[in-house]
Amino acid sequence: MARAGLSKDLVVDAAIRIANRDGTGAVTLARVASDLEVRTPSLYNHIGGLGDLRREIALRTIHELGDVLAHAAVGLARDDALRSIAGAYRQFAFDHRGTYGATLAAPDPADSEHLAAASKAIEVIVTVLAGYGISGDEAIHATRSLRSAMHGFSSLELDGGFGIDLDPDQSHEWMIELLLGGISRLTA
Amino acid sequence: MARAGLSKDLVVDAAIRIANRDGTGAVTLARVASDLEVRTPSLYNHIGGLGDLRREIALRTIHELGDVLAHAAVGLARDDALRSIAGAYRQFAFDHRGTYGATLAAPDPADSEHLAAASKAIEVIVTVLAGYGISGDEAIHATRSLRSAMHGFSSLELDGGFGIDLDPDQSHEWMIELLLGGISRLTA
DNA sequence: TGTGTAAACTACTGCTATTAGTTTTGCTCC
DNA sequence: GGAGCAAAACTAATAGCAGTAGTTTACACA
Repeated sequence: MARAGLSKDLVVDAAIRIANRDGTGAVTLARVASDLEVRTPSLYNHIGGLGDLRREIALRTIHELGDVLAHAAVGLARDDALRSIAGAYRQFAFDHRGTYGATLAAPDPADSEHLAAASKAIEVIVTVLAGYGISGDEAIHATRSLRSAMHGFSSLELDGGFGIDLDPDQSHEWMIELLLGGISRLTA
Repeated sequence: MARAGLSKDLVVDAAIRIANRDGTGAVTLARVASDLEVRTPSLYNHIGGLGDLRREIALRTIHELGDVLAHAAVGLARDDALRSIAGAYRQFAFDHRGTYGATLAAPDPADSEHLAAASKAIEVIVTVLAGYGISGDEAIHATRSLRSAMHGFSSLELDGGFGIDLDPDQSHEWMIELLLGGISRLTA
């Protein structure tokens, strides 16, 4: 039997590796177990099941996203900060195509850890908006708007939704400038 | 045996009904067959399998979305047209929560029917942008931007991604005005 | 009325997650 | 160093899924 020396972290590691290499759909307990050279039921010693594994993937990915966005905004303000954040967001989605989607699923309202990680990632944008003098409900509207655009772009890009062969980098820049223009107009 | 009188259309109808009532994940051949009071293998007389059924759902939904968007823009131009289109898009996603996601999956490049339906829906936005004097590559960038924002908003909203309890209607309006402000600035 | 086709069926395979119960491993404590 | 114990692996099984092969039946049409 030669104990495999698994742990929750190692199981989640394997799942994330599979997701980013072969796509979200490839993440099955059978596949994870096979990659770890273990029988499927053995995974249950470390995770609560497929649902639990997915939550764990989401949690890790959201944490990482929050860190990446915070990092991107360091030392920058207003338009520069938002450009950097948007670029980092898109890059993150690209680099984590298999797990990025997990950051979107609504957290269980009772799952405070999940909720906290999610709102920490959002907080970065809210903070930058404060630099424009945008706060309160307006900050929430603006954050939702920016997040929608950033997520929508990455989602469509990763799904191959931009049919025509025109450089998506340029389109992304265009979109960001469009949003920045809108912000500067609304705060004028 | 009492022939059930199925057809491809009836099978797809049932699948769409299930998707919009119980969610995309509830669409299994077993469930569709059960709803139609038939054994699962009988479905193969009318569809090529689960993949084919999904493609068929996507095709129907994209067609419908194209019609809805075109309808929304009738008799309107520029900002008014875009406001109406955005509202219609969001409403469509809301009303078709189970099948909306099917409109996003990249069509098989060899599937000309699918490609045609997708580009017809996009065309509506391109046409409105022409009213601003936006054309060529710029029109593509702008269309991608608007589509990203619209899709992103609906996607996050349907997934319950907007945690805080602040009226999403207002946020949506805010986002649209932000985009319109950006357009007016870029075309000034 | 007879015949052929299309549409239903049964029976089966192989995949998935999950549970129950069993064996083995390796650490801890005497 | 050996005894005991908990954790971690296992085997065996169930139930639900998609899909295939081969069979039967219903129905339209000659």
